[in-house]
Amino acid sequence: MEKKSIRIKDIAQLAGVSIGTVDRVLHNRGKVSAEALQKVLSTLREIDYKPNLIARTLGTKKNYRIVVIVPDPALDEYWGQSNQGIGQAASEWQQYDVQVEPYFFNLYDKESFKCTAGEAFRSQPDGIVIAPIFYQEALHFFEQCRISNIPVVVFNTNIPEGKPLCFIGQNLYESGKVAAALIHLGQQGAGNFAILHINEDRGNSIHLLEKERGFKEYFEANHHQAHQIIALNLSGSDEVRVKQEIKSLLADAQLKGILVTTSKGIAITARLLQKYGKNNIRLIGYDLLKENIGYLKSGTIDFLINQNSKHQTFLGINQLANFLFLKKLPPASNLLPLEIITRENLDSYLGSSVHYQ
Amino acid sequence: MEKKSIRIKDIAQLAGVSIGTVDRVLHNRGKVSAEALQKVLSTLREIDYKPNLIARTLGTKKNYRIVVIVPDPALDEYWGQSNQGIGQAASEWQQYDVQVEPYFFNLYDKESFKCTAGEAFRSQPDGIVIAPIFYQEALHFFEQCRISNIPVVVFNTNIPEGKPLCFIGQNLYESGKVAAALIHLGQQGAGNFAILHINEDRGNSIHLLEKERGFKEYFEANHHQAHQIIALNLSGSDEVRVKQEIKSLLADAQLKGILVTTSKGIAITARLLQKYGKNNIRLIGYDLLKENIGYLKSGTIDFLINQNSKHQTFLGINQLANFLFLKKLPPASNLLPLEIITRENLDSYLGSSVHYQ
DNA sequence: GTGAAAGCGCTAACAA
DNA sequence: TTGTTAGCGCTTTCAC
Repeated sequence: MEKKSIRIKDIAQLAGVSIGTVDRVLHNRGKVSAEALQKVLSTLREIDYKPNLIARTLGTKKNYRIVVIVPDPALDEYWGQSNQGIGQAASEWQQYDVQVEPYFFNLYDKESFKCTAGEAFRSQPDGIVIAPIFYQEALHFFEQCRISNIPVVVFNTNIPEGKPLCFIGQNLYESGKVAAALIHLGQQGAGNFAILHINEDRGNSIHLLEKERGFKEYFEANHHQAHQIIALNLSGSDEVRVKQEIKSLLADAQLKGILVTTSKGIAITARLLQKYGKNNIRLIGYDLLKENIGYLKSGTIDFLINQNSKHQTFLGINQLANFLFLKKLPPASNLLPLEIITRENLDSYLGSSVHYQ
Repeated sequence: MEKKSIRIKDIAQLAGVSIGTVDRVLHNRGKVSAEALQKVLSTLREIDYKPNLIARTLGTKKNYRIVVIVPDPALDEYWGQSNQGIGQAASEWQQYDVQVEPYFFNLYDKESFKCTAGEAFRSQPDGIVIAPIFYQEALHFFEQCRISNIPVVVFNTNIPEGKPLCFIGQNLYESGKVAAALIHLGQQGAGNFAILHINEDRGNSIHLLEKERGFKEYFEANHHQAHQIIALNLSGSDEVRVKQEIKSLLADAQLKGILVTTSKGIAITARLLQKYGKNNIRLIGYDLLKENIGYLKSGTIDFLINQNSKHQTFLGINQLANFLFLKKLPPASNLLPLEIITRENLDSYLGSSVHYQ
């Protein structure tokens, strides 16, 4: 009835060697004669051995420390959500003696990133999860980790050159395309569509330009109508200037929709849209920030694309912990779904903790 | 640095009893004197003991058998996807000696359901995961399980009266509302909107009527335009009749959008829409069936709402296995997000296996 | 290079 | 009613 699974002991018996020898070839720890190696290898080939992870874990005394390098959650709501993911992962893994320790840097400060990352590195963790906001600095950091042989999981922003163990995030180019499609849906005739980068900092812009590329690409591919695309980069501008720019943008009678690429920037846009009574302009943005949810509910924002930083973070830590703890190799890339949120399905996303399992 | 967690051994030492005694009070197996009980209980109160689940598992010889009662995957693509979830869960849990055994019934046959469920029940499983398609028959079945004290996890269709351990599925009412909102987006002026139930069987209709309620509710709440809602129940009709009905529906020049509530039914609608060149009628349906994906890509279908039966099934088995294996009580209800799929974000959903973790 | 043996924290059978 | 003990499958140490 029940097929008992094969143990190391069984393999040893079949191969006519001891348990220790089998273990040594299983982990190529060396110190095995060619003869013994052959015997074990050939029996291994005949059967389908799956190690009992539970037993393995219990047998290993080693405990792991994972370090998570992320922007300070106090400074930014998006990263606040990410921090919830850290907490969740931490409490889930602590019972297995895997401790998760966050290191926070200032989202707008390269130096802070460098400094925090350095500190985290010097603490000699068994693995690192990082949101590599600053490209150049991150590259250097990855190199360090490579040399020290510390596995790194990257999320939020991909840096393939860093050769991380695994990347977790969204396809930003497609995200721009989705936004364009939603903004364009049911809009007849010609019209203008704007894409706005509203950012307190200039650093992140590579990240945002991917969305822009997708956005433009959509309209180029659907050029059956004469559309004009307005791209406005307000990164690094102060609030007064941002307001001015948006105001003059809204003066355009042909404007039919706006995409704001930064999760934070859309609230100010929504506010101005309300102020000037422009409720025929479709507005799309990112992420379930409190203010954004408010404007989505009231109807000023039409769609939000959820980047789900909590899930991304949680998943990143999970992948790394599974790798360290259970030797489970994660996929090189985890592209998360582009979740479209409307007033109507909002609750289903807010409520389902399940989603983040 | 590292805080070692408390073991049963430690408790025994602190309480001045043996580990056997501690184990007995921990599992209230009785056979403990009042005095010893007090000693253990009081030390237990002082410290925060968390059992090592890994060790517990290894120490327990018990192996579990979970039975999954679902419609035959060969007869229906939606349930084919569900079956993938079963396979995934099965292969994930087999290493822990939790075996997952599917029992298939005919989706359109009450008797088959009854018979299969009975058979599954008589096999004396440790737990049951079930898609209770037929209400009355399911009620009786739940009663049986309650008496025999077998935990039941329900998915796809909720039957709260059955008092299952846990339900997994979507809020169908909200799903109807989401569909209505998407179908209505950017549509100016008055117009007619149809909701179609195309089903080979009449049995399922309660399920579908929830979607209808949400659909109508949306338009009632947004009555600033004179909309007419056409609800057509084609459950149990043959294909010829279905085609006729749809054809005459399409003759309506005011028709601006159609929602088909069954995942299978939308393909026939899409085909007719193409045939009659009605590409201004917005079409929305459910689930990532092969044909549906084709029509989504070609633009005949505008949106699909993903019910993700694979994920639902996988999650259901997981919840039950965790409950049996790790004594982890699942939430009473897991309402899954209402995933909106367009041509643009389709790949992100098809690709991400991660989503199903 | 090899095998025997102790130990991970818990369960469960068994003596006392 | 108690305490002791032999596993669970694997890792790791330590003689040989």
